[in-house]
Amino acid sequence: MDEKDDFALQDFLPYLLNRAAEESSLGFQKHYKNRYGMLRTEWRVLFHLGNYGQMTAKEIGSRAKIHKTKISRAVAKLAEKRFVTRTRDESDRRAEHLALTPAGEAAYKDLREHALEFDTQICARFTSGEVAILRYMLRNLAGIEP
Amino acid sequence: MDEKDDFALQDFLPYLLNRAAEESSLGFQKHYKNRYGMLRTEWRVLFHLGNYGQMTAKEIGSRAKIHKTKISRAVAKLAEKRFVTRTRDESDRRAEHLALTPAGEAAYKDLREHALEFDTQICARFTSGEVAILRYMLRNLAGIEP
DNA sequence: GGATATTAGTTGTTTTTGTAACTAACAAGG
DNA sequence: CCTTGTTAGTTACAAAAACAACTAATATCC
Repeated sequence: MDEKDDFALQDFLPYLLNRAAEESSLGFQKHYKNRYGMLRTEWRVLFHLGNYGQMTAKEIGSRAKIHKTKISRAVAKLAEKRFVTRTRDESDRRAEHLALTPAGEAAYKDLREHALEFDTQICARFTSGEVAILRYMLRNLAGIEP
Repeated sequence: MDEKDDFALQDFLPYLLNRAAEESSLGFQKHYKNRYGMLRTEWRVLFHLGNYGQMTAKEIGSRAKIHKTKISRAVAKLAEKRFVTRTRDESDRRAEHLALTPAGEAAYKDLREHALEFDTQICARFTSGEVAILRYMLRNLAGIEP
């Protein structure tokens, strides 16, 4: 329709990244959505607590770059589901330490299993060298240290 | 906190992909948002029309994997801004062919320029071989043919 | 040709997100 | 102490997305 320049939409990285992210999310979503009625932010919070152990909402936010209002709501839902407990920090009574309950731990482990399987399935399409490069590049793009 | 298995959240591909996608989107967003008051779906539609030429809403939807209601609303906004025209297909009066107006074309070219620059900037952090692998893998993950 | 099913696109309603303003606790400086 | 500023987290309201139900045109098949 015009002088095509050297621009091709299907090579534009933000576009490609979003398409790939949406596609892969869709695949994994059904695990936490159907089985536990969770939202994306909820499983992220759950995974952070399961993976790194007890921490505060603020900490999760800065690690995962999620806005505090989203975390607040996710934590409320997870607490409602009895997946996390909140305990006030006695030396700074604004903060509260979040931790998984046994039920939360169980859900985490179950989902982690599926995540691992899902990840393995994705990687199977590529060589291990390619996957290593992909992870390295995505971490860089996401602003996560090595 | 527990037997860590061999699972690391920060290596989980759907997570990494989403973080990277969000980060890169944020960077490009300001161009179409601040300068043209567009939403993500709007620039995607604009880009499709600019890049591939006239087509129907249905076609954009299947190419970009965007739901028809999102497209419908994006097209309405773009038409409001006088960036696209809609012309009924005479042989199938349900469908309409969307095309850029000169103003739409101008906006597209302007944004394409910024997109290209933004993309180049991202790629500069990596070797060209790495970038080629990344694009290839993302296309695959996004379900876009080679 | 006429009932039935499909398809292109729109509209309405409910969820989810984004943004801003808020409360409560702490921190500093005077 | 007691103003002023900052921080952790929540709440309220506006914008956007998801999902379902709709209209109108066309296809199908008896």
